[in-house]
Amino acid sequence: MSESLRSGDLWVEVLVDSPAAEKLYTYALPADISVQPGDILTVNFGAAQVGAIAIRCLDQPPPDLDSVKIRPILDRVSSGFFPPGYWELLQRVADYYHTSLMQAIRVALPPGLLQRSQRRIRLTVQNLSPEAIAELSLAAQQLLHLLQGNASGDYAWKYLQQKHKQAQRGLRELCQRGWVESYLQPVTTVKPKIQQAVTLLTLPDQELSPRQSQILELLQQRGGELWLQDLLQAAHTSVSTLRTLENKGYLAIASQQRLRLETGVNASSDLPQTLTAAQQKALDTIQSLQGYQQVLLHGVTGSGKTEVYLQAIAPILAKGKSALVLVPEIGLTPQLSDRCRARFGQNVCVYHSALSEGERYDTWRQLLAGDPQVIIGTRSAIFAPLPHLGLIILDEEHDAGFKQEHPAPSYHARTVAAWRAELTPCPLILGSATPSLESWSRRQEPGLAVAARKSDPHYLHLPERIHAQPLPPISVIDMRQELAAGNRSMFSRQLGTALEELAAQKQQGILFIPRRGHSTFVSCRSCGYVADCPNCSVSLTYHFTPATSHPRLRCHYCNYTRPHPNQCPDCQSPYFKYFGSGTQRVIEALGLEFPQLRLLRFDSDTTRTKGSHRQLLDRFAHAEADLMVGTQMLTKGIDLPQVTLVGVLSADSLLNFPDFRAGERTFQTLTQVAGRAGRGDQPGQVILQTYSPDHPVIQAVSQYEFEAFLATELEQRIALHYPPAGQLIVLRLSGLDGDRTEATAELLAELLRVRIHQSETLVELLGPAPANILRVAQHYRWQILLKLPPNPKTASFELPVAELRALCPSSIRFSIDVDPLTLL
DNA sequence: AGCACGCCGACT
DNA sequence: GTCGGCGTGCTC
Repeated sequence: MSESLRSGDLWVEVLVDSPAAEKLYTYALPADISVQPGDILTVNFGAAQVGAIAIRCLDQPPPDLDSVKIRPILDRVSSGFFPPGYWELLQRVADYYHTSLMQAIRVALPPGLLQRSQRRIRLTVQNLSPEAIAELSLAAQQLLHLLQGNASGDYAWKYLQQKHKQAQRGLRELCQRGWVESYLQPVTTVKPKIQQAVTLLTLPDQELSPRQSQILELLQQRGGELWLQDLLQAAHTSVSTLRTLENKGYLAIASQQRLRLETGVNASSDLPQTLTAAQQKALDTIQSLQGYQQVLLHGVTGSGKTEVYLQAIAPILAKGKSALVLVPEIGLTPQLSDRCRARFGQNVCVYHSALSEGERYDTWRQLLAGDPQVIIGTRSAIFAPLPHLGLIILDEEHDAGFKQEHPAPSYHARTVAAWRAELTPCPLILGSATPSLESWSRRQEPGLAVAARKSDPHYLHLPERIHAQPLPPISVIDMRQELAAGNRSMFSRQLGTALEELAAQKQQGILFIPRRGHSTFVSCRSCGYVADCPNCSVSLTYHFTPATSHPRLRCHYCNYTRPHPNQCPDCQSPYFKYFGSGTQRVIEALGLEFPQLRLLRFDSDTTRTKGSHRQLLDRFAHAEADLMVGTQMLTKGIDLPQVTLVGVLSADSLLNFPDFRAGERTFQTLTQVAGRAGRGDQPGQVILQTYSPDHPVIQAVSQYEFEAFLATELEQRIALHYPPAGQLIVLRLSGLDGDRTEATAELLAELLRVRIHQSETLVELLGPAPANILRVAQHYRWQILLKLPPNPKTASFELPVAELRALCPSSIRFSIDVDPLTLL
């Protein structure tokens, strides 16, 4: 036996990116690759190539493993970019939310970093006779037709599967005839984008023609370096002209890496504003923080929280550190990223799921560089691998968008942010006009600071708007009285008057509808039949788009659609119509009653495409419309100074939502939307329509009684052991077979009852119960609710996750939601 | 996720 | 008797 030619480890234990494989696998290390823990690798796993993460290096293979099974590592994708504490953060996420480390890694890393090989299908024959095709099954014919529609006859298998339910059957048939073949395309890593760049070397002189001098001068004006394609366009010249200049030694043309970063519009520069006394006090407190501390910045709408954030970030950047700003939905806050860029220049990155794979990859690389920068992102940005993190800000911390639903881990960015700030360590600012009950109840009262726990947030209040603007008065309109007075319109007389004045006085308004689509449901007024989805137990929604000319019904859960029948399918009555008032219906009614108003629709249907939020907001800002009509999206962080009127049509559907947080949500939503009014020079007003004007939530909103409202809400939560007084965990099961899903749920519940009994804790088990909407996309859903009251004993209760999973057959999906935001 | 293996029903 | 359906288990 010859001695090994190199010292060190020859085997690596890795975590493989495969759904079922959660244990470590051992791979051999080829001589030309070196690996350290944390590196991202590519390995063969079964038939496929998949991504893997090196966990541990070994100097000898595990004795219980047959050495012939060991395969070599194929490639090292990237090395050494996890900041200290990063693995501990991911491990905490995995532990707290009861998922595997691999699943935590999957949500943290950008998709594409852990690449997997792709199964593709390729057509291998041409000119098939129609007779031969006719012999095939329908499934095979459809598949063949799809493949023939593409010039190369080559598709990803996943794409074909989603295109045709029967693709599997068709594929087998075509493979047997040898007409198609299926192959594995190896891992293709995202590559840096390379482009030609032109650099100015020498200034023009007498030797050159006027045209050549002109080009060099242009290049000099633009900073001496430009991308080739940009220069060609700007100078209206050709590559050959530039080559001549290159040969004469005036400029250089070379390939350079171009980072695909979302840069946005180049805003004019923005200078720090003078702070109000309350803002200054808040900023002073934030700047006095050392290490890990939390701050709850409670600033009413229009109180200038953003300015406090920006001035808190500035010294962090000056110290050479980075700041992370999390927002609930990136599309809703173009103003924030514009303002950050205007204040801090180019070192502002935007990171969210709507970026393309290339953009994400490049943004990720930019983060790793470690230069001081500001990262604005949605919840997953809390995992951005910043080496020198100095501050984390969660804006609109009450927003439900910070909670991930799917896939597991179902984490809350606020919870993870607290861990990240603790591990880094650095301060964490939670900002909101309507703080969550969770954060508000943990706040340190100034007088109690000594007794408080270190992790509890300092409470900083900005009770007034900047420039001494008043909060807009809120008028509550009783819609029952409107009806009694003979007003059958969906607009009260007071709202009608306000809308008429709006156009007359050239002001702008917002009309908020707490719903989506044309209406809630379609029903027959003769027999009561309700059109609902054949897949999900949920009523269909009426949609009318001029493009399709005929109205359609749509399921908002599984997207099933059908044409709207003219008569009731059950009793043939012609009185088969929609109820309620969705955005479209309101727009129609507005058009009839207030034809002079120019309208803009702002909801999930009109803001679906990339950049459409910004476009709509820009059009509104340029006074292309008088009234913006829309849903939930209108409530979030948009700052439109010219808005004087905010109208809310029926607050009731929010109030009556079946959830223990409905009151808190309604308060937050209504307060936020009211806050859109009167942010400029002109005073605002809010008109709130409801059928239950005496409801405590409506009363609290109309009087801006935040503290009193939350205190009452907290009492109720304590009485019922709902968060923040106690913890909730929901176990969710779903499967195609309803009986089997129910039986499995019973089985899990039984195991849990035994374990709870054995643990002698006060954990309460509710259910199993069918989910409120039992069937979604043909899957039956059941859930088990665990309530852990605030008691030292319940904290010791451990969920027997492995046993629960073992009881679940593979045909039933099982997920655990720790701290669920909704119990639907 | 794929893919192999293995056990039941419908057909030559 | 075989073919082919898909339910269960493994991948260093």
